Amino acid sequence: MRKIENLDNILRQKGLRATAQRLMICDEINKAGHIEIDNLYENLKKQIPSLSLATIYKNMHSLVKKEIISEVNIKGRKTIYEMTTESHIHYICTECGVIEDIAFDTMALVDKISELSEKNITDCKLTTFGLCTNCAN
Amino acid sequence: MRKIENLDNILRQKGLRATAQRLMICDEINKAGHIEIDNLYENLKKQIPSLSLATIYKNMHSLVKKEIISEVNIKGRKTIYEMTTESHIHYICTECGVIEDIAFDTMALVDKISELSEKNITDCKLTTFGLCTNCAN
DNA sequence: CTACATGCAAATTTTTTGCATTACA
DNA sequence: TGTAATGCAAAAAATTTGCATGTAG
Repeated sequence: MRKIENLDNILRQKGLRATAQRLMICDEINKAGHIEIDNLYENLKKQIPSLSLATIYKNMHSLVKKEIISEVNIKGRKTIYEMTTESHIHYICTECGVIEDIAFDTMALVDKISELSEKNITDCKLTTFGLCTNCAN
Repeated sequence: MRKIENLDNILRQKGLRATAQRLMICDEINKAGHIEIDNLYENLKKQIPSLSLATIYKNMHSLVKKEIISEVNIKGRKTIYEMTTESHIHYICTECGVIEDIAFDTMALVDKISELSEKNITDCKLTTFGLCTNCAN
């Protein structure tokens, strides 16, 4: 939820134009933390009534390709988007479905599994599941 | 790719009927290791020309619910299905996209992350990425 | 027999595409 | 001004649903 510093410049440096729609999309993803396409569209439509769903889809592609945002895929759920940030893993509540980030450097894990499996492993995605504090009550 | 022992019985024990279609679907997923809906349909259509895509979808739901098969979700790819087996993680080649299993017990990892994050974590999904042996050449 | 499963067709939902128009750089 | 981005509408993909018929148990 923190402010995105110089998003205009980041976009331009990566070769994308800083359009109002694109800025708002990034801002909304940043505010939401984790969001799916239809919620994103719904939320932004209020602020930019002319906004097209096609524009959102096109932006998701370009922003993912430039690694400004990232896709999160969870079993049985629609694709979720988040701002690309430093190494973290996801925590999903098995009851309410809320998604939280856990700061975790996966590189040691990558090395360990690379060694024991004798495969070339350079990256990994880790998603954890459990009952969140709210739902535990 | 190993033979499924007593699939008929397993299905019935879980309250599903052992129809020809359902048995073939399981057999095909088992043979393939990892497969997506449309390949599954294509392959089985040769053997059961009357087979309907709707039947596949309906079976995927019932078989997943009974935990006989599992969904695998990978960024930017269609949902993949596999037989439910003991703890393992996935390895995806970043070049050719092939999916391999790595035997790995995630429970120690679950405990470790649960402790350091102070969250209740009971399960996790781990997917690893790298350049497979074939593509490295 | 009877409840569950299948197959078909139609309906939804999700995502992509082409093209004219707009607007950033 | 040139090129990328937007918005719209239409198309394509992916998934779900209702219902008549078939079949496992």
